[in-house]
Parts: sequence; structure tokens; C-alpha cells
Amino acid sequence: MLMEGTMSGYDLKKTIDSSVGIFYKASFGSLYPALKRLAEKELVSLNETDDSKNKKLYTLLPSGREAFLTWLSGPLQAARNEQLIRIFFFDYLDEEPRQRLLEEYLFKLEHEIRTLEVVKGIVTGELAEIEHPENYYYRVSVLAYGLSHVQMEKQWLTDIKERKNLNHVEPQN
Amino acid sequence: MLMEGTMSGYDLKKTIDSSVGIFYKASFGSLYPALKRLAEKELVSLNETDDSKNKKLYTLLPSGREAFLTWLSGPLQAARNEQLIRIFFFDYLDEEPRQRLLEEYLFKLEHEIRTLEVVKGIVTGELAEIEHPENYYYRVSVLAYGLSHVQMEKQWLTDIKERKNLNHVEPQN
DNA sequence: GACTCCATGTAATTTGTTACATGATTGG
DNA sequence: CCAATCATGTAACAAATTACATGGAGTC
Repeated sequence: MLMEGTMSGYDLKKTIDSSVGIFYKASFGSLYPALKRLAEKELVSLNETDDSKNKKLYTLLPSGREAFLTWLSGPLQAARNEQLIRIFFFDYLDEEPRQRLLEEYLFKLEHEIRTLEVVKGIVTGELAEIEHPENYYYRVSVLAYGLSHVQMEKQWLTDIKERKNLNHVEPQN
Repeated sequence: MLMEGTMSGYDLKKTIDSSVGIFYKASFGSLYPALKRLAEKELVSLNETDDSKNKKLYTLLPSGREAFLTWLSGPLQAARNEQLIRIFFFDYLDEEPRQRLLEEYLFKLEHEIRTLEVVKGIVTGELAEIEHPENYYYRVSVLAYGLSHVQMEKQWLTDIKERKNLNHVEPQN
């Protein structure tokens, strides 16, 4: 986030919540100590404001920028989904609570789909008004990923709710 | 896993690796202390074998079974994908390393798809030979989820590699 | 005057990772 | 006999979560 410019811990939290917030959470209890560590490693510099707010502004140093790009270039790996171990054991639940849970989750997913579509609409609109929208392609792609993901989950959930024969799922390619 | 029967920490690790291992890892450094904690809370009972192996066999107690079912009945939540924050920032990478990373990931995904298909084949075969295959429906469903997931990711990756216009993704429902 | 927002932090607790350490048994 | 597997654990280190604690500024 500091690649975008100088920020305080508080600003950071707001920025995170309103951008990657859909799939990543940060608490103050993790943010402030993390900034401290980054400052100790001299990856960021600290400037205190002397106005009434008493903000501590953190700026990414060249070494920090380097560390960020190194992290970014690391290998992509399949994300491990802890949610799945729950469903893995769903056979132990009775049919009634199981259907209820699946129903609830389906409801949440539908809500999430609507949310993501709204967000995507807003972002697309904002993007149309800036100078170089192509520089924000991957940020928008992540939204598209989110949508594909929840749509896939919805389809899958609908299928298992009906106890469809899962061997008939056809590969897309 | 202890719902299936009495096991040692070592057995547990093997069982985890060969079942949920595709999407969940457990190390001895987390397993043994965890079993200790479960024993302290009297959710499992401990029986030491007196043979040469010196195994410590853990058995789920009724209270442990209850705790498991309570955990299982908890609300399902959308899994948070930390991998996505990487891709969110991909605009900061140059086109060359970016394409290389996407290519690598695509390769991994294709490997994973083949693996999952093999595993699914094996599991389906095994399932056909047991008495009540319907009691293992959700275990198999998770495999189907895994496959849908990687297939979705592959499609998405292929799209962004070509910088497709992501606004044209059509909802499935 | 009360409530919300801005702003920073610490403390306790919990947990995970990685590496280290030990020793018995089994199969080729 | 040597390597792999079986089997259990600890220690150092790193982080995250939740709750607590504090204080200023703006606004209704």
C-alpha cells in the first residue's frame, strides 16, 4: 500500500479495508507492530506530524520497494482453503443441520455476488475517468477472480445440495 | 480424524497427508502439542502401547465428539485468499516477469488438475467397492470443489494473460 | 454532553513454523 | 550394515487475535 504513497497506520487500515478488504483483513494489533518492524529493518522511514493529529507517517524507502518487488516476484502457489476441511467432514452431520448450513452459505454467497457486482460497477466507472486505466488491470482482475470464485462456489453448492453425481462435472478444457 | 478411530500422532499425520493433504498441511510441531492440549481439556483419552513401538494412542471422548460436531456446525464463511493480494499488486511488475510468473502458475495449475483427476479416479474406484458410499459423499465433493476451483483459476489466468476485457465475464446464473 | 471518528499503542494468549534431538525397527 | 520409516517430542522464533487503554477533534 505504501507503494501508492506516504501513509499512517490508520490510513493504511482504511485503505486496506476499502481495497483488498474483500479478501484480506488487517487489525490494528497486527498493523502497528508490523510498521514498527518495517521501520527497524529500515524498509520504511518514519515522520511524525506536529499538528494536533499526531500522525506517524510512513514512507517506503528504496530498500523497502526492493523487498516488495522481490516478494511480488515470488512463485505463485495454490491457496490452501481451510474452509474445505469443514465440508470434508460434512458426512458426520445430520441431513437437517447440514442442509441448513448449506442454505445459509448459499445465501451469503448470493449476497457476496451482489456486493462484488456493485463494487465492480463502481471500480469500472472510476477507472473510465482516470488517465491510464491499463495500469490498474490486475486490481480489477482480482475483482473478476472474486466473482468467478463465488459463482463457482454457488454452482458447486447448488450441486451438492441436490446431491448431484459429481462425476459428471465436465472439465472446461 | 479421530472420529474414524483411535490413532497416534504419527498415524494422524499420515492420515491427514493422504486425505485432506491436498488443501491442508499439518506438521509434527503442531500436531503433538495439539494432542497434548486436547488431552488436557479431556477431549481425547490417551493410551500408551507397551509394545516396542511405544505408540501413544489417542481416542476421541464423548466430550471431544461433541466439540467436533459444534465446530462442524459453525457458520461457513468465504475463505480468504492471501494469494490474491499478490495478484492485486501485479501492475507493479514489468510485463516480462509478470508473464513468466503467470506462465509458471498456469503450469502448476495444469499439473494440479491432472493430480486431482487421478485422485478423483482412485477415490471413485475405491468408493464403488465399499458398503455405504453415500456416507462419503462430502469427502468426494471436496475433490470436485478442488477441481472446479483449479479449472476456474486456469480459465481466469488464461484470460488475464491475454488481457481480456474482464467486464465481459458473464454470470452463470 | 454524548457519540463517532481519528489516532496510537500494549498485553495476554494462542498458535504455527522450522530446526533440532533422540531412538527403535525394518527391509534390502 | 545402512537407509528409510516409525515414533515422540522440545526450543526458538515469529505473528496474529482480542481486549484493553488512552486521548483529541468534530458534530448533532
